[in-house]
Amino acid sequence: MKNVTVKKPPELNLLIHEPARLSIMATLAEVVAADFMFLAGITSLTRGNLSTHLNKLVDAGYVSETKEFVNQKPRSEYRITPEGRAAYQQYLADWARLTGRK
Amino acid sequence: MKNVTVKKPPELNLLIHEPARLSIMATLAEVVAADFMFLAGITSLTRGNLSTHLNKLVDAGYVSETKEFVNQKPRSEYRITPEGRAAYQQYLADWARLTGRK
DNA sequence: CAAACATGTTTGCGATACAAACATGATTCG
DNA sequence: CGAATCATGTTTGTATCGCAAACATGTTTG
Repeated sequence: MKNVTVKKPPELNLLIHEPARLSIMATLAEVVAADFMFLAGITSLTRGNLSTHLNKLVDAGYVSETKEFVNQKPRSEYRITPEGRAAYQQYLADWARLTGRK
Repeated sequence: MKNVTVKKPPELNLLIHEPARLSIMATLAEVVAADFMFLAGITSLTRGNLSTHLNKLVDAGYVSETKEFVNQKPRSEYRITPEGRAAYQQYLADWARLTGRK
């Protein structure tokens, strides 16, 4: 079998490319941690959609989640994982290449 | 009625954000014109999907299309329109802002 | 004239994002 | 005390959309 090198354009990681999640990842890449309501404010997402998008990122291993109670109220905190950061940076590079902004 | 200024994050133009179309727009932004098959090669899209995506961009007024016959064969040529270029540059700016790459 | 080539278009389906409804517990009000 | 409100998320229903595959149309070739 020949090793044919097909020059394919880098595909964008769709999990990150989606605007809502891109916004989340961009935020988490810049802070140590963020809680749910903070992210809701930053991203302008409804709680419902923020919840779903966050869960997808958690499932993918890009974001870690810790739930605790503060003042008897639930509080979820999110952080980007090393894999998440790597995937995010790869995405940035792929996007730049795709748009010619090498 | 009060003029409340809500600081909303810039929404990404989804027509352009979609990877296939982003690839098309990035290409058309750099060349004078491109025909169908050239774009198919550049973007690695199937002809079917390239056709649909191009038509969406044409419908939006971002791309212009001219069809002619060359050597008895159909040949479609595409160019970015001024509105298309403006929308593309706006998209680039919004994306940069969203990802913190101001 | 049948088969293959060239250039696109149309269609059917599976995935997904979003808004709206729901859940749960604490706090406040009448 | 019982009802309403707040705080923090989760679940669901629907409508859209991207993709692969099938189709269309005409040309060249054997």
